[in-house]
Amino acid sequence: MVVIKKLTKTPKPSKGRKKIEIKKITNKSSQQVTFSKRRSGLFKKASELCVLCGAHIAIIVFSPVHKIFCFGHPNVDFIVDRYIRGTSLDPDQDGGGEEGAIADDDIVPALRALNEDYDEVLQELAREKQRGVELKGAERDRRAGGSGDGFWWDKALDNDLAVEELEQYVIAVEELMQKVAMKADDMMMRSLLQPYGATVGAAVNAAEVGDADMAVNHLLHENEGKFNEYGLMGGPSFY
Amino acid sequence: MVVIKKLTKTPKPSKGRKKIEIKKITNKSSQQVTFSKRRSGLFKKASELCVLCGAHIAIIVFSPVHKIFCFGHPNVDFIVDRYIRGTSLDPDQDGGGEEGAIADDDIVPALRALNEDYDEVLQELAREKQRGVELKGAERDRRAGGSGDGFWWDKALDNDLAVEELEQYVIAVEELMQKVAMKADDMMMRSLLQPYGATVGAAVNAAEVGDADMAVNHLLHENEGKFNEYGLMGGPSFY
DNA sequence: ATCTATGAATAACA
DNA sequence: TGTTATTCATAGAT
Repeated sequence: MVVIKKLTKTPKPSKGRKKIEIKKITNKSSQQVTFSKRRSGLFKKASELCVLCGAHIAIIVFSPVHKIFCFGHPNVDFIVDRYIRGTSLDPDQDGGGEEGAIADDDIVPALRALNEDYDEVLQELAREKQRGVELKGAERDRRAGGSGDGFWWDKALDNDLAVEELEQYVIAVEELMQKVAMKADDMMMRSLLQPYGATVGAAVNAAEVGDADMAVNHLLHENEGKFNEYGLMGGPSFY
Repeated sequence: MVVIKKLTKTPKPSKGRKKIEIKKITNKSSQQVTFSKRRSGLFKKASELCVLCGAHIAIIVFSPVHKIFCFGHPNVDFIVDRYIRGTSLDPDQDGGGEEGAIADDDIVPALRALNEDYDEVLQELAREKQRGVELKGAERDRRAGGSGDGFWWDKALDNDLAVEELEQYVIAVEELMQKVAMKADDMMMRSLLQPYGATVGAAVNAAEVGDADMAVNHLLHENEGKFNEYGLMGGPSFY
């Protein structure tokens, strides 16, 4: 008995990927799909680059419908500020001392330390998670307590911290970063504007305050799986 | 005759890629290599996302040794400015009219038109190039000429423009964008700073002027092959 | 920098 | 969204 099967229709050209030309996708809906997938891919790649090489990256994406998506490690705004400062012509930044030195000028090295620390914790955490340790929904009892000698976030991390502790640590650090960023930002803005005439008296550090809820996304979303364990990203927000 | 070959050494485990763990690479030199390769990959992905979906993307990367690398379509600074404006709390941007309206306020829609036009030309050009048309080193005779009625960059492109013409068109558009950006930037900065107190009198648009040479990279480098046909990117510059 | 085998990302379907 | 067949990116070696 000879059975002829599937004479009808396509012989089975296959499912699976096909090569596509890199040109604007006209079909709106498939464009949307592609955008989502590729944006995810892009952010994941960025995240990996951050972890592997200790790079600092900010990505700002405006979707075809003008929604904004961001990725940043350690934080979009730091990178952007650095970019802006770097972009300025002035070669000696931070070089020339200002007369009326701002009191808490030592916040900068502190920030640097924090950032490096933060990096390590995040990596540690990612590794732990990957090792299959299951984390239940983290209820945040944050703010363990500030001990007396030395900043608590400066102490070396015990290698065998429980993952839950790590997670809380990260949350705490994030909060701290928020606060520090708020302060640091004023200084950054100040230094950005300084070389070019008008020295604005006060209240210039506005752009930062608004994205508090964007910042919270960091490492907290349980959906989206893959790469939210690293980098700071926000979904569509304004516009 | 039985020939036994390659009993020695590894049976040949292979060349080719191996799975790696996503953790900080300690070996500095291989970290550098990985950084280069992956940064390229990242920018290429971004570029494709721009073309496929008409997205606007800015990427700022600080290498482990603090060199800066940028990608931007249509231009890092536009995206960053938009991000900063969007990040601000103020929901109605551009909504409330300012009293002393700046004279050339219509530069904004013009800019938008330019951008869209620019997008298309770039895509067209990329497509042409991919089709195997060889372009010799472009000597730029730029500045074809400004005709009388309607802006020249507003006219629809003839479908059969020669590739060389396209290339020149792109160069011209880039120059124009530079100029327009210079003007627009002042306004952007102004609107950025406006809602938060001190209205700086003048000379605030500094950060932009400096990266003129970074902007020139766009589509002009013949080396680097892949993706410099799209997006605005610069190598390490300052720091 | 160049070359491959392999690991990953993803276009087309469901 | 989730699945699968493919193309694409890239780790390791040259």
